[in-house]
Amino acid sequence: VFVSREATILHADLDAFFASVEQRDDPRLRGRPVIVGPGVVLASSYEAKAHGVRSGMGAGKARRLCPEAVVVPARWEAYSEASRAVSEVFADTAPVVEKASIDEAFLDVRGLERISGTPEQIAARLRRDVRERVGLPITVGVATTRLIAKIASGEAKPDGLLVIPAGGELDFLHPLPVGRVWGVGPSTAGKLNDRGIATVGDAARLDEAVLVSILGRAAGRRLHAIAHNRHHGRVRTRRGRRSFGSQSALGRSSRSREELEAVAGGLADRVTRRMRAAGRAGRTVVLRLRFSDYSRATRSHTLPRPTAQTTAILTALRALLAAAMPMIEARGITLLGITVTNLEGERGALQLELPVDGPGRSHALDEAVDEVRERFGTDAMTRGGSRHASFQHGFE
DNA sequence: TCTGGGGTCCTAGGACCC
DNA sequence: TCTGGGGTCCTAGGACCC
Repeated sequence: VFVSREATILHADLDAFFASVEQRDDPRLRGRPVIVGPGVVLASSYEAKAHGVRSGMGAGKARRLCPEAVVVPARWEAYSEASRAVSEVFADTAPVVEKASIDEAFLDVRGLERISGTPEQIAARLRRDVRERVGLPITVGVATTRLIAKIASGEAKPDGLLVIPAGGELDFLHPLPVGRVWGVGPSTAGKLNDRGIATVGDAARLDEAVLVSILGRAAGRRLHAIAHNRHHGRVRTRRGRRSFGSQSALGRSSRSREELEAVAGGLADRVTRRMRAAGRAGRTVVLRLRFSDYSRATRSHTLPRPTAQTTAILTALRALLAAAMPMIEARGITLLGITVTNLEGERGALQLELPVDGPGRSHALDEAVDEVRERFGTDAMTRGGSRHASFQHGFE
C-alpha cells in the first residue's frame, strides 16, 4: 500500500479507543467523561477531551480540568481483543491491510469498485460494520496517499468520514495548520510559527532550501514535498525493529547508588530476556536518564560484537551508570532506562552503479538516490557512503 | 504545574581513514 | 609535500508518535 492515482487508500482510526471500549462495556460510562489511567492519561473520551484532557497528561492535571470525570484503570486484554475484532472487519473489507498500531490501519481498496462499490461506499460500510460487529466508533479518511488519508481521518474525528478526491489534495491541505501534518510536532510547528508560517499553504510558498534552513535537511524536504503533494509514503517492507528498550520511573525521592544498580539489573534482565525470545542481539547499550528538572541525558557504549546476554549488557550498563553518577547526584534522577540498539542484521543494502568516478561522484550518488526515491516513492533511502546507499527497514 | 513505557528517525561533532 | 574532498563509526541530543 502506498500511492494510487485515485483516492483508494483508507485510514481507519478508532475514536478515543480505550475510552470507547470502557463505555461500550459499562453503560454507566456512556455520555460521561471517561479517563483511562491511572497515573497518566492513556486515553480520554470525547466528553473529557471537551474539557481539555489529553493523552499523556498527568492524572492530577486531568482531574483538575475535569473533576466529574470517571477514571478507570486500563484493561489491556479488552483492548487487544477489541483490536483483533476490528482487524477481522478490516480483513473482510480489503485484501491489503496494514495495521499501523493497536487502533488504526491503512487499507487499499483499489480494484474493488465492481465488487464492493466506490471507496467512499466501502468506507461508509466499514464504519457501519465496526459499529455493528464490535460496538465501537471509528473514523475513516480516504485519499490517494497514506499521509493525506491519515490527516483526513484526523480532521473528520470523531465518528466521521472524509474523502479527499484525487486532485483535491492541495485544497484540503493548504488551509490546515502545519501542526496537523503527521511528523510536525510542537517544536517544529513553533519554529515555523515564529517565522510567520502558520498553515501548510504558507509553507508551500517557500522554497525547499528555505524550509531546509529552518528545519534541517530531512524535515525541510519532507514538509516541502507534502505541501506540494509530492510526498509518497514510505516503502514498508516488513519493518524490522531497530531497538529494544525498557525504562522505569523512580519518583522524586533520591536514590542511592545501590538502589539504582538494582533497578539497572532489572532493566537489563527484562530487555535481554525479550531480545533472546526474539532471537536478536545488539551492540550498542544506551543508558537513559531523566532528572528532576525534566532535563534528559543519554550515555552509550558500543560493544565489539552483538550480544543478548544479560551479563554482558548489564556490565556495560553498570559502567555507564558509574560514569554518570556525578550528574545523577547533581540533578536528581527521576527515570532510568536502557535501550539496546545497533541490532544485528537490521538493514539491507542496494548497490548502485554510478556513471562517474572522482570528484563528481558524490553529486551523482545524490541524484541516483533522488531517482530511486522518486521511482519507489520512498524517503526511507539514505546515503551510506561514497559508493553505496541503503534502505531502512531491510529493503530487499 | 509537569509524565509512563515503548518505539523511530535525524543531526551534529569528534576521532580516524583514504 | 600539502591541502582538500570524501568517507566511516561512535556518541549525544532532540523531535515525534502511539
